[in-house]
Amino acid sequence: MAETSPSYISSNASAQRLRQAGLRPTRQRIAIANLLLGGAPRHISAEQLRDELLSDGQPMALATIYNCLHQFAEGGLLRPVHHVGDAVLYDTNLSDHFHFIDVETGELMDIEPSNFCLPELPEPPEGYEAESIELSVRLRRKR
Amino acid sequence: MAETSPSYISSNASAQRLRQAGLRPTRQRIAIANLLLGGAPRHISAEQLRDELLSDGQPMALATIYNCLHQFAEGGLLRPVHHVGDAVLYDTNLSDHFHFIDVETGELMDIEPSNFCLPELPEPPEGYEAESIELSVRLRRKR
DNA sequence: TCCTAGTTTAGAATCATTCCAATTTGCTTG
DNA sequence: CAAGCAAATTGGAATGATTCTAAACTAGGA
Repeated sequence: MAETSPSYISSNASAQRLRQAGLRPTRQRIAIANLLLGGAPRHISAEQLRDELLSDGQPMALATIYNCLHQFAEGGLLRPVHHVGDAVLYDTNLSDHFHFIDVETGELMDIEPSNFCLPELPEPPEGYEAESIELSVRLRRKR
Repeated sequence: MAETSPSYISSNASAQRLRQAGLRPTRQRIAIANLLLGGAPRHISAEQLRDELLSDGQPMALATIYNCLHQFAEGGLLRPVHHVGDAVLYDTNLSDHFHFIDVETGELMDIEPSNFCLPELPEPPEGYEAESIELSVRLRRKR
């Protein structure tokens, strides 16, 4: 065979995006990229992702999943959302937007950016620079 | 003695505020109220609070501290701040305001409300009501 | 083909928080 | 004032998300 790389490292879109983000396109990272990038916007936790990878025939160590999620976030492929229950969620929607949170279930819902626009924020304190902004409206079911 | 209640349950300010919030003024809750309410605004975690209570000569079970913090928050005496590292912090500043967060240290800094005012938010989804809003600007040290 | 730095892995470890069942206590009533 | 009960407190065990660790693997260049 003239193959010099494993077959799953094709010149496909996922491998490209990984490389652009400065990440070596490994089997695991490609599997995650395929699952999360370019699909419909969603919010996913490490555990959920593990389940999906499993039923996708790509079982993977949780540590790897955490590593990848961090690296994806670092590389701007995903956006971490804190504020929620215990677990951090990762948002595949990279555009500027904020969230409603159901405090009972921890479920996230996007606030449509067309419905809401943040005014200019004050300067960060001396010596700091802003990395990101998180705004969430905590919701409770009416009764 | 004509005392009908333990001496620490005086008609002091802390006991009053607790009662107003619908909380029985127990020794533990009064100790916490004395430490947190009415002083300078601050952000405190359960662990920090335990340490302070300890050096204040009021050692207390961690479970009690968590219970009290929840009840204080429920009663509007403290404001929980999520978004930060792992631990929830409780803010003694009850006025409308938001936070800068040093993502390295988890340290919170108030955004002066005079410097920033939130526009009206969109309606919550059908069947929900807004409970609170949290906005935080995540900061990183410049270099 | 070989080498090496970068990755992945299973499982142990950590840390904040909650749960539990037993004990204690504030308060109301007799 | 004594008794009783619901509400609180307690230490310790349990949970759950996440990180750490040290060993095994692999992508990609020489």
